[in-house]
Order: sequence, then structure tokens, then C-alpha cells
Amino acid sequence: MAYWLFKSEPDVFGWSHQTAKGDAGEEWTGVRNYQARNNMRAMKVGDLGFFYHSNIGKEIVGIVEVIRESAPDSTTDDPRWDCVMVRAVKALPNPVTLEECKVEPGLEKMALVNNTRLSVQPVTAEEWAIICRMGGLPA
DNA sequence: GCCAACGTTGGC
DNA sequence: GCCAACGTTGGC
Repeated sequence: MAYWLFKSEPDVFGWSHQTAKGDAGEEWTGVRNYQARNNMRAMKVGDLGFFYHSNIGKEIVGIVEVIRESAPDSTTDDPRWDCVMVRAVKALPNPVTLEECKVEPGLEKMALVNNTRLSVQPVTAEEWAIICRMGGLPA
């Protein structure tokens, strides 16, 4: 099982939108970047991901679960792009900010910190554990 | 609102 | 296949 991180602008589609979809989940549409798409194609049902708010908040606010593997993105006719479906699992009791990630030992290699433009990115098990702890979730 | 970083496009 | 121009993302 793998770990990921999804970025979204909260005023377009934020954590509250995701939780409103409940267990039915929602397609993670709109990715138009090969690296991000390739990451989605590597996802399996049951993989977990962090939900990050870019621009506003700049913090990891919750955890989502992949509930459908990559399939064509219904928001475009361009066959190059597809997307997974995710559902909200739980919110972080204490959202973890970008600022905290930047200074936390063990997180300096995260794409979140040094490749700010990648909107869907892999997270290592070590990074996952560190952020869960910072976010107030039991390990 | 600005700008740096980066990805993509298209001319050659 | 190279590279300049352009567009977009996202932190500040």
C-alpha cells in the first residue's frame, strides 16, 4: 500500500467539499500534468493520501482513500488525462502547515517542500508517519 | 498582485 | 531535437 498527497485550492474544491461527498467520494479531476497523472495511474484502491489546501491555508487538512483506480477524466475530451476517485477518511485534528513541514526533520525531501508545483505526489511511509504524528493522529 | 519555477508548445 | 516563448501554479 502506498501513500500520496493531493493538492487542491480550497475555494475551488476544498476539504469541506470532499467530506460532503461522503463515502461515495469524488473524481479527482482537472490534473493536466504528466507527472501528476502518472502518480494517479500508480495508485491502487485502498491507498491513502493527504488532502492539502494550496494558496489558502497551505496546510494538510485531512486523509483520503483511493476508491477507484485511474479512469478517463470526464472533464475533458483529451484522452491523455485520467483520474482516480477518492473519499474522505478523516480530518487531521491539527492541520499541518507547509511552514511546519519545511522545518520538520525528515520532511525536507517531500515534493510539497521542494517541488511546489506538483499537484499529486508520492509520500513515503516515513513522511506519512511524521505528518500523522504532527497532525495529532495516533501512529 | 507579483514573480519565480517549471511544464508545454511550436517554430526552425 | 533544440530552444525560445508562453502559460500556469502556487508561495509570498
